Amino acid sequence: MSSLRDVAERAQVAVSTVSAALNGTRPVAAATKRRIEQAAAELGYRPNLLARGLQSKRTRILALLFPAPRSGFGLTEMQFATGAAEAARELGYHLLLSPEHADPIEELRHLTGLGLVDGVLLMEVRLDDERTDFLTRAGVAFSMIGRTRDPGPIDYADIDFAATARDAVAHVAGLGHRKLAFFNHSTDAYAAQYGPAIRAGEEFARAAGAAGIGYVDDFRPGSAEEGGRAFEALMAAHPDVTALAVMDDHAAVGVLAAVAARGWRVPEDLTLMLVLSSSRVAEMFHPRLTTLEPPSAELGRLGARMLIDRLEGGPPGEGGPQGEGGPPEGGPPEGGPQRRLVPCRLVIGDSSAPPRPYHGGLDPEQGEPPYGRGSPNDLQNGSA
Amino acid sequence: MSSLRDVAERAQVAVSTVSAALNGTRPVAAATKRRIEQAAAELGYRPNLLARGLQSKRTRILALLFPAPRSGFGLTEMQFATGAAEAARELGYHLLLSPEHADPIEELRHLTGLGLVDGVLLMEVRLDDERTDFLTRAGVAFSMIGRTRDPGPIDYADIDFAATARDAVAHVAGLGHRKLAFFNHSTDAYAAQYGPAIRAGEEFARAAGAAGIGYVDDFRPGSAEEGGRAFEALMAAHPDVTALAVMDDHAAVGVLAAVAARGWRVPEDLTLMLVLSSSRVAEMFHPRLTTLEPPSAELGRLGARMLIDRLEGGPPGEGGPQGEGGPPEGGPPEGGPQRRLVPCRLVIGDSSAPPRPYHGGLDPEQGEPPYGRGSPNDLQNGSA
DNA sequence: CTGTTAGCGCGTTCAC
DNA sequence: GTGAACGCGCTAACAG
Repeated sequence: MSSLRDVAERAQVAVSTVSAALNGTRPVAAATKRRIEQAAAELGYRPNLLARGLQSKRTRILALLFPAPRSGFGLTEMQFATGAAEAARELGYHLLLSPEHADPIEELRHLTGLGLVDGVLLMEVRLDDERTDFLTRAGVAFSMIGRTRDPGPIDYADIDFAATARDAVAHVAGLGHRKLAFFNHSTDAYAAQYGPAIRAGEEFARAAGAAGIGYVDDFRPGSAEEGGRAFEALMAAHPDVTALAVMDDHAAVGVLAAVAARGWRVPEDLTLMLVLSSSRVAEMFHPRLTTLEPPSAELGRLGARMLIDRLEGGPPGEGGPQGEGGPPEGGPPEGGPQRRLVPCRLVIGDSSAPPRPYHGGLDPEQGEPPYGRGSPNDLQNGSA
Repeated sequence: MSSLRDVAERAQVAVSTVSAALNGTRPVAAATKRRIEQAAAELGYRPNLLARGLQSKRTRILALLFPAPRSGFGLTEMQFATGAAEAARELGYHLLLSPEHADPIEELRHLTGLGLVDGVLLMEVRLDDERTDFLTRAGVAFSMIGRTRDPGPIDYADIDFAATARDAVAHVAGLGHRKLAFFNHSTDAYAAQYGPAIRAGEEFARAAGAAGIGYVDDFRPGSAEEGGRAFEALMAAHPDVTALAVMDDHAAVGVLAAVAARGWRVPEDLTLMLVLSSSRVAEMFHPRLTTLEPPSAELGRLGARMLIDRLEGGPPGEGGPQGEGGPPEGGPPEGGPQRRLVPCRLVIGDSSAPPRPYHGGLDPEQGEPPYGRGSPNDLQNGSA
């Protein structure tokens, strides 16, 4: 690879002049500049990022901390990565994919100590996330995809759960449903700290309340089997529920099976929708399920962009508070943290329809329930 | 961040001694070494990767070229990335996620010119892939996940399609099926050059022939609708087919619907299996589909490992043949390219069963076909 | 406007 | 065994 010096020799100037000409660091005579640019082009010169980074203390490399794929891991997580990588590239940065495993903190200490990355992008952020403490303490720039319970001054991009829940409720209410059930993720060790599960649960309840429709969220099936059982239990306890929103893909499989088992059909007897599942997943179902598709790639892009903004905005203090332990005082540079909330996209499938007219004492074995009267008129799409 | 010099001062030695002690480059007195190590630990010293890279010409950073998510993109591709990243980490390397977009070659030229990466990992390799030419010509070390038509001296890790097809055929033949159909990916611009589609197609035909069972592969549905139509066409032309292997997830959805539409059931009336789909996807179906799950993470790991092996093996000639155009003469360092083929894992779901005893003139509307006689005896698992 | 010099943090010659 | 000096490729300070 040709270096700056090669270009300098070829253009008959000093190295520093080449550097200046190429970076616009200081004025260079037009003629000289032209010669330099031509020489650089002829040699196919590319600045060496390492040398530049060593000097400038800025590598233009970001690290995305990538958790070990747990169950329920899918397209969404991948799209964080691709979105972030693309945004980074567009802004002249690179994205390092750093797998997390046993000890995230040790991992982080190692990674940030290498001087290789300018900032870190966190995903799968838990409500209480030790990684954020470490990073702020270490004075490392970072942003989050998702957010902790109290993000404080940290930049983040997350799903707008309130808007998402409103859209979902508006959708089913617009179809005429009067009572909605919500199956959240299973309450295992992880989900207990998993932001989306918590926030979606809260916001669905709130949205249903605001819309004045009935609401049930007593079930948390984490598998197909549990999904089926939960649906049966739901019908037993709340036979007037006609619409169901499900967080867990596999649970939805069980629901569909249970619906079929009692001779019912979707959407005639039940409006079923996925929450936070990509439309690619929703299409795997039969019928194609309505879903609230998370804006994963967009969140990845935003996360990267926010981080870069911060990096460019003001070089973070060298080192930052080490072990002092005090919470960072005085807001972040240039007017407060960036907080971006983006709603899911409602993708209407073939599993949404008006509720059947009557349900009360109908014998399930009677088979074919009557078709709804109203034609499935234009479906409302909330705050898109 | 503390540097080598800080450690040197603290340990009362020269920088070069510290370097030597930490890297084992040359003998250092035990006592001195101990002092140095302690000083380093106390300061939390981490070698600066950029400085080291600048000096040693080796960054220990690999780039994974990540194609723009096309349709049909999923878990598999993500697992290449996570697998590669993990393997890299274990071996002391880092993985850069480099999104590809319009002009892959220009992208590559840029990336490799920066001096940031030691080698490149290619995925989604096409039968004729211009990227390989560029890389060999540019003298950049690389390996492939997947492979070109003629890989030549290039290291690669790919699916063992022959073994995979044998396993699939053995599975259905073991159940008693006598005629198998295979639905390949749709023949669009991409798939036409898409290795897995081609190779799977070839090997299934070969395996069926070797096993002496009937075989049909005239259909290439790329969507649910096409899948349904293809299934109907298949049944019309080959009513004696009792087992079906499908490459495209969405097509399988259509098949399932078509099966249900004619009052048939899986697996009683049709054994259905997915080919090259993760079990997570197979579980989304009802019934849970049997699948040949691609060893994606493993391929990612292997790809990274091979690349690193090559990097460590022998430092590639500086620059390599530039524009000379001649094919590289004399095999690669240390005995031939590495070629790793790993078979898919057969994950048996609820869609596999013996064929129904008779099929010929049976009226589909007759409903419930008789159950197969033989119990689904132990399923064969070919060359696992 | 341009050239010279210094130094980023490290590994690697060399003398000692 | 150890230390001092040089250079990787680049940017930044100063001189001219």
